Amino acid sequence: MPTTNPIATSLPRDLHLSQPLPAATLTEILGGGQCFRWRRNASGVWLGFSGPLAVEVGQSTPTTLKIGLLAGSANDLRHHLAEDVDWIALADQLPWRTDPHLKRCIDAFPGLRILRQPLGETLLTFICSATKRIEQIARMAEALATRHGPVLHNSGRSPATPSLRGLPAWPMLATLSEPQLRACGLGFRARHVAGVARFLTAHPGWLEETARLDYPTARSRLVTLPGVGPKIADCALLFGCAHLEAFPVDVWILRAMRRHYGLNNWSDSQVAHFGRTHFGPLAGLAQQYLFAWERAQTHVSC
DNA sequence: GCACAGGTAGATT
DNA sequence: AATCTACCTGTG
Repeated sequence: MPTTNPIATSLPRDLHLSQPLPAATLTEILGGGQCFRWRRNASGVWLGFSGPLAVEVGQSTPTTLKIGLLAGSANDLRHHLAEDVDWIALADQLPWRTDPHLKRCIDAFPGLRILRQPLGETLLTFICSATKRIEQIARMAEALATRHGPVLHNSGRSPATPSLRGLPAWPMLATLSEPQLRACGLGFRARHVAGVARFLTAHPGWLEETARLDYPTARSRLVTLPGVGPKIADCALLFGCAHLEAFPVDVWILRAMRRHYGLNNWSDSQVAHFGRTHFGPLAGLAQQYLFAWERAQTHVSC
C-alpha cells in the first residue's frame, strides 16, 4: 500500500471541515446536481467554480479536504461549502423520527449540505437545466464560461490564468445574441436566457432585491421571468438564496413521493405544498436527501 | 430512426 | 383549473 496520497502532493493545503463528511456525501453535494460547475477528474480530484472561486479539492479524511486554490480565497470556499452551518443539527430537526423513509435517506448521506451559490449563477444554470441531464447542463455552463465568462484572478498573488473563467454575469449575457447562446448548446433555453438577461439589465438591482424578500414573495417574483417556472424558482431560492423551505419538485421527487409517500397522481404544485407542510421549514434539505436516495436507487452515472 | 431528459409557456378542453 | 404540445440537442 502506498504511504503517500497522490492527492496530498498535488493539493498543498488542508481545509479542516467543521464536521465529518463521508466520501459518498461529498460526491452527492458536489456532483448531485445542486451545482453544475464542479467536476471530478479520473484521479478523484474535484475542480470547482463558484463566483470568484476556482479550486481543486480532494478528500484525505472525513474531516480533511486537500485544496489547491486557483482563484479566490479559502474563505470563498468555506462560504460556498456553508462551513458555518451545522448541517447535522439541521438534519436532526427534520421529522425523521416519524418518517422512516426520511430516516433511511439521512442515514445514507449523513452530513448532506446545501451549497451557497451566487443567485445570478444559480438562476442561469437552472434555466439551462430544463429537460437536460446534469452532465449536459454542466457542458452548457462550461461553454458559457469558456466563451463569455470573466477571467478569474487570485487576488494578486499570482497572474491570472486565462483558462479559468467564471460564468458570465447577466449584463454580459444581455450583450449576446440568441444564436451565440445556442452555440453554447442551450437550445430553446437560449430564448429564456436572452429574455431574462434583457429584463435584469433593464432593471438593475431587481435580483438583489428579490434575494432580500421572504420565500413566497421572492418566488412569485421569479416566476414572472421567462423560462422560470415553479421548479426553477425553487431551485434558485434553495441553492442561490438559502431559502431552505423551498421544495423543488422535479421528476425524481415526484417519483420519490409516489413510491414512498403514496402520492399517486398528485400534481407538481400539490406535491410541493405537501413537501413544505410535511417536512417543515427545512423542507429543501429533506428534498436533497430524498433526491440523493432516489438517484442512488436508479444508479444514475451523471 | 426514435424516445427521453432536474420544465416552461401557450393553446385547448 | 387540468391536460396536451412544442421547444433544442445530445445520448441510448
